[in-house]
Amino acid sequence: MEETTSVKQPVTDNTRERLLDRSEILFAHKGFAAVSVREITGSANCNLSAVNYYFGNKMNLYISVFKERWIPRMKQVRQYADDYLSSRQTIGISDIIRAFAKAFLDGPITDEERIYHFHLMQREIAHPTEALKMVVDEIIHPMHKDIRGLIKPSLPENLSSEKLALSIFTTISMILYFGFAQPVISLVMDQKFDPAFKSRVIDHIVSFAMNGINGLKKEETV
Amino acid sequence: MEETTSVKQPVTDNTRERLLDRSEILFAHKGFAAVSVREITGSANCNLSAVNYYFGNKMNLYISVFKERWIPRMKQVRQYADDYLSSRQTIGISDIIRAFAKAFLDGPITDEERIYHFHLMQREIAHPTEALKMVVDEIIHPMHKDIRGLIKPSLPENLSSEKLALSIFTTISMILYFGFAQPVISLVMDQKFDPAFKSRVIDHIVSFAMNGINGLKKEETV
DNA sequence: TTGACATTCAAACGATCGTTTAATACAAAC
DNA sequence: GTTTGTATTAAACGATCGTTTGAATGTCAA
Repeated sequence: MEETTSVKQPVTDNTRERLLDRSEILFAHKGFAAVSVREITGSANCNLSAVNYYFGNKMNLYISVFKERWIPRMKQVRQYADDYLSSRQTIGISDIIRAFAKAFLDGPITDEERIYHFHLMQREIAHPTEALKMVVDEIIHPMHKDIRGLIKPSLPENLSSEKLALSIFTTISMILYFGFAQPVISLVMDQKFDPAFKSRVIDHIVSFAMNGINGLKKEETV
Repeated sequence: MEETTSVKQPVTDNTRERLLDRSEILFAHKGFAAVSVREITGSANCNLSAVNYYFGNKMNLYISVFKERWIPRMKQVRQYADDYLSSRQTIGISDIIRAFAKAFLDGPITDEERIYHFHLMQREIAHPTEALKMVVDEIIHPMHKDIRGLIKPSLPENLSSEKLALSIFTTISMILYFGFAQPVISLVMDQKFDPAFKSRVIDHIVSFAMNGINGLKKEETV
């Protein structure tokens, strides 16, 4: 049987992919410096030299994790929110909030993924590398602007852009907090993050933020 | 002149205090593993062996930072909120929210302190050591219970305790977010965190959370 | 079979890590 | 002055770090 070029195995950079997968988890969990190249390559079941062979050095692997894992995942999450919204006939503010809350907390990524995804970002905020600016420019800033564009039509025209921006940040803050502070929440509330609880959390966020934004509307129009 | 024992210099563990001060900042900024003992002792202007002399080892210095810096600072913040509230004749929900928002964001600690204080906590959440449980048991859990006790009288009796707990967490999440995500917020809003802006942020948090909790009240009593 | 290329591997490099040691400096007590 | 105990210092320890090297292995085209 003649093999076709199309069926041919992707010459697979399989080791490269495994390195990205495993190192993302380790970097998120322990931080860049706390993870050794030996730990990464051990976890990825490959030779010590593989990091330098595929990525040049450890730092470039770290940057590549953001380029090839973190950013694509955010685009996936974002796509989920967009799909949710475009499936609706009318789009109110609560739909927008729910779209993003669901996308982040109950969307296309697993619970485990979400947690280390957030942890990576927090570590960048505490100790920025070139990854932070890349991520803010490519993902966070555009997303923020898009949300602003979505919400604005539902709000009074004279609402100051600062109040709108602050409202978006506070809403996002609630979503993010439940995404990363689960250990603390579980300890204090004595409550596991099972699907039922997560669903109640999303409902809570939506109604809480809705009331916040609607209140804003009233204040302004008075 | 005879020296009195009471005037006698505190035999000052000055080096010990400097080690705590400097290492807290470094640990918060870079993480435990990313900071070397040499960097700490260099920053504290003392000999390399001082860490082991005063704290036994590096990890115990880290734990001591939480015991002797982080937890006392939280008690200081908490005291600020309590003082604010006890200076009022009547205490409404908005007073409670403002008390804690001010205590955290505009209270007795400096902006720099607040940032590394939060970063230390985030690192603990991402990669818990024995410090996390200590901090949750001694500070966070009690504070949460106290806030609950303060707010409860102003809410309908039939409000589920879960909804109350979630409301507290969401309110806290807003406060914390503005405490640690300043780099991102500044980048996106193109706005420095000067005192005027901080004051508007606090007002925003108070009204946003107030509307959220009041909405909760209405939902429940229907 | 041969040659070219991509990948994996074991071994070693110098640098830096946390920690230990033993000597020294210094002040107060006797 | 001597003793005592605390604090600081320089030097060294073995372990581990990121990275480099050069050989071994596998793959496919010629």
